[in-house]
Amino acid sequence: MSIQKPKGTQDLLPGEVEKWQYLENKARDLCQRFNYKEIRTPIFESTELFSRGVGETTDIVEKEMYTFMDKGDRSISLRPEGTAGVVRAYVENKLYGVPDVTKLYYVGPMFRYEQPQAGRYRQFHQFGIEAFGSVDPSMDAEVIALGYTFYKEIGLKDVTVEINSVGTPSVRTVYREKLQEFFAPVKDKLCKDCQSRYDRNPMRILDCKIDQKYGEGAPEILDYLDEECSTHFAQVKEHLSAMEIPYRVNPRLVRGLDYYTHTAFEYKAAGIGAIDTIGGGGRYNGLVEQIGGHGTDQPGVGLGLGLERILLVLQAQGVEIPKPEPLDVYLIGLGAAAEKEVTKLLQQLRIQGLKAEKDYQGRKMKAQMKSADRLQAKYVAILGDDELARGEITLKQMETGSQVTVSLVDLGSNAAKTLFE
RNA sequence: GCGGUCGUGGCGAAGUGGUUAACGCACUGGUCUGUGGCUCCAGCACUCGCGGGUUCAAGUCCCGUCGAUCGCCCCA
Repeated sequence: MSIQKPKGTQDLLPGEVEKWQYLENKARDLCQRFNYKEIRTPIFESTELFSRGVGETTDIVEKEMYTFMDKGDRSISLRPEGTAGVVRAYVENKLYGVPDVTKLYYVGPMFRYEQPQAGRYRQFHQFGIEAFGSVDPSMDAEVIALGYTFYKEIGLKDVTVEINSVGTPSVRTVYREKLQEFFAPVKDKLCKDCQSRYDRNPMRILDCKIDQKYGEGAPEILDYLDEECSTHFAQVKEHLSAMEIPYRVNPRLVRGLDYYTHTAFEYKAAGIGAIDTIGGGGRYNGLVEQIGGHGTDQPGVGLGLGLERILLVLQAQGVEIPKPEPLDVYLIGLGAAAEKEVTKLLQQLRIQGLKAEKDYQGRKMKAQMKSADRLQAKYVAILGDDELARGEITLKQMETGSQVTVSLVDLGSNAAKTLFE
């Protein structure tokens, strides 16, 4: 084996890539209906964007980024998630100056240096949206609804939506102390990961699989929300209900990125081994100002969905993805003169919008027929010297096996009519 | 970063230290001198991820390494 692809990456070959195109087309169509516009930002950004945006102490920034110095001594990182770059572009292009909300979407690769496993790659792909300029709870609900609708429309079954409110930074400070108080007596009994979480992020102890028993009866953040937070959360839920989006409140839901405020949510589905999260997001009211500085302050809410994970769950659920259209015509030319005529005809058919192919390996007729069969061609058009002399071509309908001869000129000038009538 | 399992032709998959590396699919050709999907026949790996070691002898044992996979952490 000579050179292999880097660990945790994939080659998407024909046969597989059609599934990706299908998902991407669905995403684009959906975004158009929800009035989200596409944005394409760089795959690499200043490292500082992510440390400032995603959060210095998150796992993503601490140990999962692909960071390197470029030739100009700038610290660069491959984007580990989509929001930071979109926020940067929003600020840099002064989109906060427009009167309406700004609704954006993106589809593209993200990079995290992690140990690969089922549904986890070092280069993976996300479809995400971001909505700036609204604190309205209906905005949160719309974002959640868009993700849910996407799953529905591609045929995913049994997707659950979990939501929570993580409040504001000041709410979290208070709650964090309460949690530490609660866990203090059993701190020594917690697993070693949780002992470090105790100081860094005690909320994470709550969803630890090992220490569940110590988490029983722990204070819940929803009980510590202030007036504004709980009102917002209640209204988000009302809007979700109005849209008939089923959801489950999970007061222990915590996300791995520091920028979330108020609403946080995840989509879950079984089928990828140990992993069940197929997408997530939330509101991030302080993030734009944090990245853009004074005068840029705008609220935001967004989501990111993992395409690899969606594909895995689709496969696990046996959901069929529509296959691309088969070949309309396979052209066979026998003899030098006929082959030249076939080249001409092929171009004419393709220009008319038909999906047409021929042999390029000088193979015998039988081999070409097999090839046409493999390509699932609807018709095979056979041109030999005798047909050529008469200005005709033999058309064989592969499914029925029936043949007719038609005029070369007719096929070349109006193929669709000649073939399908 | 840590642990389990695995790594044989384009794909799937036998091979439990010893002669020419099964088999299935796919592919190519013939059976059918201008016609596919069926049948039958023939062909198709100086070589078993890579490197080193043990042995008279290794795809088979040992070590290392790379990768895949599953899991821990965390997440998409």
